[in-house]
Amino acid sequence: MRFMTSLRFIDVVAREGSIRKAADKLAITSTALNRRILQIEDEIGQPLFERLPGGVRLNTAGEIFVQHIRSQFADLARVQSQIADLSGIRRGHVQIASGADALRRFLPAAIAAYRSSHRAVSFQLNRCYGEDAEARLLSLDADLALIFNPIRAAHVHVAATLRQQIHCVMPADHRLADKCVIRLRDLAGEDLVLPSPHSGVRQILDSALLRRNIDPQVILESDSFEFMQNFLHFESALFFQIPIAMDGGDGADERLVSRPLDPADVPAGTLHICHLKGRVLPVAAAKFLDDLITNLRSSYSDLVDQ
Amino acid sequence: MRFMTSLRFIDVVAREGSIRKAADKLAITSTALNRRILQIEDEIGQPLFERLPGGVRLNTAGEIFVQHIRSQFADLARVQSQIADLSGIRRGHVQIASGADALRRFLPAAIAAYRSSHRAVSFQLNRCYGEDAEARLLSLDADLALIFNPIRAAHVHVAATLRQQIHCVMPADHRLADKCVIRLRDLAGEDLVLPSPHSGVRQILDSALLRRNIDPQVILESDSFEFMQNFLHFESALFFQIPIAMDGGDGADERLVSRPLDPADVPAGTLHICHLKGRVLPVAAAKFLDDLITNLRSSYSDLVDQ
DNA sequence: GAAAGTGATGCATTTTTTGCACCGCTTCTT
DNA sequence: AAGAAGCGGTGCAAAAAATGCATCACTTTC
Repeated sequence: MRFMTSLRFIDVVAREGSIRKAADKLAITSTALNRRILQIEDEIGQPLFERLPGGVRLNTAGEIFVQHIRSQFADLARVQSQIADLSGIRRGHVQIASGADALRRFLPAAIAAYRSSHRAVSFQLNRCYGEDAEARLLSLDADLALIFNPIRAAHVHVAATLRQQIHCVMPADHRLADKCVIRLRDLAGEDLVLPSPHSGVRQILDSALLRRNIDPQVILESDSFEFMQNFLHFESALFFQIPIAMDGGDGADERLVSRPLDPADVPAGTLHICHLKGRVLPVAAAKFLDDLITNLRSSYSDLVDQ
Repeated sequence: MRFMTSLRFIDVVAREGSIRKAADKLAITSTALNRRILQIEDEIGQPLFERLPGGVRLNTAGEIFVQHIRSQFADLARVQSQIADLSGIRRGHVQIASGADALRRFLPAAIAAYRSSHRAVSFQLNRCYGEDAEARLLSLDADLALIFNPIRAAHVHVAATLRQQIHCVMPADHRLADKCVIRLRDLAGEDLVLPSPHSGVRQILDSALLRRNIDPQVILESDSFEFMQNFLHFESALFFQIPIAMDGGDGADERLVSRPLDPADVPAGTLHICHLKGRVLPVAAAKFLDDLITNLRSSYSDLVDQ
């Protein structure tokens, strides 16, 4: 899209924080890029960047303008997919920002299912925590976000929510494996493997442990489910995850078992499926979201649309 | 805005229906314009125009794309006014589509009042009927629309409504001038001057007359209040208008008097103040709308926000 | 105080855009 | 039926714009 080049350039400069670095990335000279920016600033009538000794930074006007640019790009993508849709090809690209939970089992299956009937739709998945997800939605680097628990954002529209009780995963021969429900006091003295402090699961656990005044023996902290799961093959410990992250299928790890924490001790958290408020999603993303919600509603009765 | 030229060109071609005519209007050669269009169609990957023997016409893809272009332009204008706003200058441009009613007294006063504190804001007023107003909002040629009664549009958001009883205007020496309220049957036998069939006032009157089976003696039909008012200086007759169109000030025409129609005979209509649904209005337009509603609320208790 | 980084600028070069002349086509007029 | 007038599309040379190189002025870092 030639008519978007100048705008794209500005976006890159804003992201890189330096004209020269952006020029490298765009494979042009810094002078050419510099002049394009000066020209646009001239047309706008006001500078968009502050010139700092170490590079450039958006000023307030620039912030507004770059946000406009990004929304234009996203809208153009939507228009293109809509136009492509006319010619019968269900083409498109869906960008998803998700926590590690949903990224593990749920999204691979959901995306594969969707792609089975929409072969020309491609996906991009970025794993991130709540704050990043919101930023990605806002900068239009993501169409959809799936985030467990922490959701506080004026700019985000929650399309659906799914209540999820935190489960405790342990080796099948663990002394707690006999219990159907794990009480919080059972965890006292146990070796715990906790997820990253940014994660929703961790935040819920922390506040519950604090409230009950239980001092956990945290032997490990990780943001990788795969690591935690494999670690338990070597050392007996407990880690935590929500149902959506669990493997219910054939290849399930039979050496590990999963038991829910008692809801009386630890409240259920909520998985939020959301997108940027007020944004018209590209057809592919809108359709995928639609399918996602439909499937979830048939699988989980406690799914809440919003 | 150099980076918008190609898009602006496409918009003009779409409006003109001919590349050559558009080229004339844009003061460039038809060949240059033609090639720009071919280039964009190439980048989109699909033609946007049908080539007809007498010119060009948007195809479906083109319709989608042009709508995108227009929303980009409107959004750019909003961004610009927002940026200008940062530097303290309350600058901007507000485009209003209005029926003749509100255009007569109400809007001139409202706009003058607004401009007294915002000198750098300019206005554009286009008089039109309900259908056109909606089209103007949709094509982003208007930010706001003030329309009496007929409002049926999925794409329109109604920001405020104002109930208005239709009044009957007549020479001060007319035989009906003594009555405080005019009944519909009083109109039988009278010479009536009616507004254009497109207008809301006319539609309400027509259905009321039809219901009561009164056959009006329509001696004149006009879409100009000024004409109708002046006509009454020469020939005794009746015409109709709503309060918002009336002159309550100093220069009021004392040779004419205005009496409400009985609400039992003719229901009150509604003036709708609206804008395109889902659109972020430019600051100037948003502020003006805000002031408008605030002022109306203090003047009319029966104003209904929505 | 030298070195390495930044954005800005003058000038020659390359790329893109434009205008002219013209083609093939359809419609309307004579 | 023949010609005129309108339309969009194309080859080619001229004009205009964008680019790259060398360089400046400046700040931070070592």
